[in-house]
Amino acid sequence: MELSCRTEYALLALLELAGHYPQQEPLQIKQIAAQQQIPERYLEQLLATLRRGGFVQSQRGAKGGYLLIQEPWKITLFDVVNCLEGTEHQKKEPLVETVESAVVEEIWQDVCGSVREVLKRYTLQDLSDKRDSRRQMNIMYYI
Amino acid sequence: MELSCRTEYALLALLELAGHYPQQEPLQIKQIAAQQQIPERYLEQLLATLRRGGFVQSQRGAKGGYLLIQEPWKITLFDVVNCLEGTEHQKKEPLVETVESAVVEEIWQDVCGSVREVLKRYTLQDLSDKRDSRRQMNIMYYI
DNA sequence: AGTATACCCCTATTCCCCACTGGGGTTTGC
DNA sequence: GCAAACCCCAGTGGGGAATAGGGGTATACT
Repeated sequence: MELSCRTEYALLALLELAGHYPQQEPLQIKQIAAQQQIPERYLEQLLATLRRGGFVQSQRGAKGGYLLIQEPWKITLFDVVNCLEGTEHQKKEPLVETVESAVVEEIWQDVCGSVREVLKRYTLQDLSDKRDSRRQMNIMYYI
Repeated sequence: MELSCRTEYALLALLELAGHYPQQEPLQIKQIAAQQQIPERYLEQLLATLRRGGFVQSQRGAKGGYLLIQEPWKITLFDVVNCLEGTEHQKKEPLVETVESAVVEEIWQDVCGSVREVLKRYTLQDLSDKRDSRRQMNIMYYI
């Protein structure tokens, strides 16, 4: 498990979509990328992953784009991380396989469980709220 | 923060040393490496890090080797991880620096704090005990 | 004193994965 | 029909982790 750049990007994209929820018109990759400053072609792949994960729906062709199809307050951070960091492109066999390492493995599970707990506590909605308040704070700084 | 191969190796080496605690004679890299199946030259570097971290003491020259200089029940997993994954060879600036990403940053701190909590709960002694009981279980399986 | 042993330090080399790019296809609205 | 926009798959490159190597230094033992 890791919180890498892909997850960061995906969260930003989801936040952008959540800002328009519920949507009538789909949002395009190009717009999301520009708004959140994410490389376009890279974001394309991440959105494909999010689509397969059931978070967004795509609409092809002209005037197409992406729609958020889950309620922002029901999407936890854990869901997103799990979708992006799990399977599909993950081949790394992290640790050596010895009898002794099984001990560390057990504790590693404990750690992972704890992380999952924390991540499950935050929803996309929470993030969206925090972003807004943070922005106000930034404005206050500048005044 | 990550639990990578270096940490795994270091923990195995410390466990090996803890198995002989308190030591009269130092343990040599070659022996630890053979016992725990760790590349010798790599382990050498990790032990140097552990030495600088104050976990072990080295004795140079013939009949030299390493001595554990902290009590196994006082060394927490957090201490070890912190020693190996922190500073000294860590240049990665993980995430992009935008206003929005600060939000994720905050939650990331929350996650890290939680992980630290868990890691602080385990000492080298705990690991050593677990390993022993695990071995007994393995024997039971084979009978 | 000399020699073998074993740590010490610094520097390649190898390998792999993440972040990112590119090309060519297919679907859809106008 | 044509342009907009998603889709899929295959590549590139930069960096870091794991590892190997060379040459140095300290120490025990004879």
